[in-house]
Amino acid sequence: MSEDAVFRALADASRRQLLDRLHERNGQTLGDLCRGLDMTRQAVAKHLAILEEANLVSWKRQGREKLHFINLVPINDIAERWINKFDRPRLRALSQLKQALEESD
Amino acid sequence: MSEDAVFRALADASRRQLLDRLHERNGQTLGDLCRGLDMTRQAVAKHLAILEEANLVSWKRQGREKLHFINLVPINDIAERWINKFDRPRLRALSQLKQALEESD
DNA sequence: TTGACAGGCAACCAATCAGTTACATATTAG
DNA sequence: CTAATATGTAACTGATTGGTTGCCTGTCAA
Repeated sequence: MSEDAVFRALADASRRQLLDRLHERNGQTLGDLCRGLDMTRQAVAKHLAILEEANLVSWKRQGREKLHFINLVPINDIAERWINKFDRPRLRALSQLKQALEESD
Repeated sequence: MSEDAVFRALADASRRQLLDRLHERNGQTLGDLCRGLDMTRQAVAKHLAILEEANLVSWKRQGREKLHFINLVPINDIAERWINKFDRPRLRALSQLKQALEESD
């Protein structure tokens, strides 16, 4: 929930990857999320717990399975409240210019 | 430079505070940045080194002083390349709606 | 030239972290 | 009911982290 928890949760590449995978396909089980990751199930569960702590992931029990869902609100909060603090307009203009240049290729 | 270095640099509240202070007033010396922080000069220097590593801060020697400057590019990169990945349009619309509602108070 | 000031460097320490192994519990399929 | 499956819990470990203290170097002012 706290800004600090979100930043800290995002600091780990494995956790960002988990968010990526949930964004790709929401509602995955712990088992699903383990697949292809070079890590034990318990390690993945710990990462998910940290993401839950930061309110970036929520879950729903379904029988013996636990379905995980990404929550985009904290990410957006940081985008709106923190990044915008740092002179965003000028940089957004730069970025749009860059995009325009790329599109004109 | 790497996305990972940026996320990890931003994970610490003291470092985010240092960025805040540099954004408020750019070109501060190590001594300036220490003022008011409950930390030794060496600790602050370490934080600044991590911010430099992530390319979030650069510096210029001036006599015996070291002037520090914030670099907004990596923050903007994350905003553009990473946050936008997560369904930004819908959330931006929500945020603007919220802002409109707040302004109508 | 000498002392004070600004910063650099390195060793050390406690706490946190990312990951493991081992075992326990709960649910579903047969 | 029982075995397999899905997840939970907990103790432990090595590495990293955030911070310290102590000392060294470089620069400026009197």
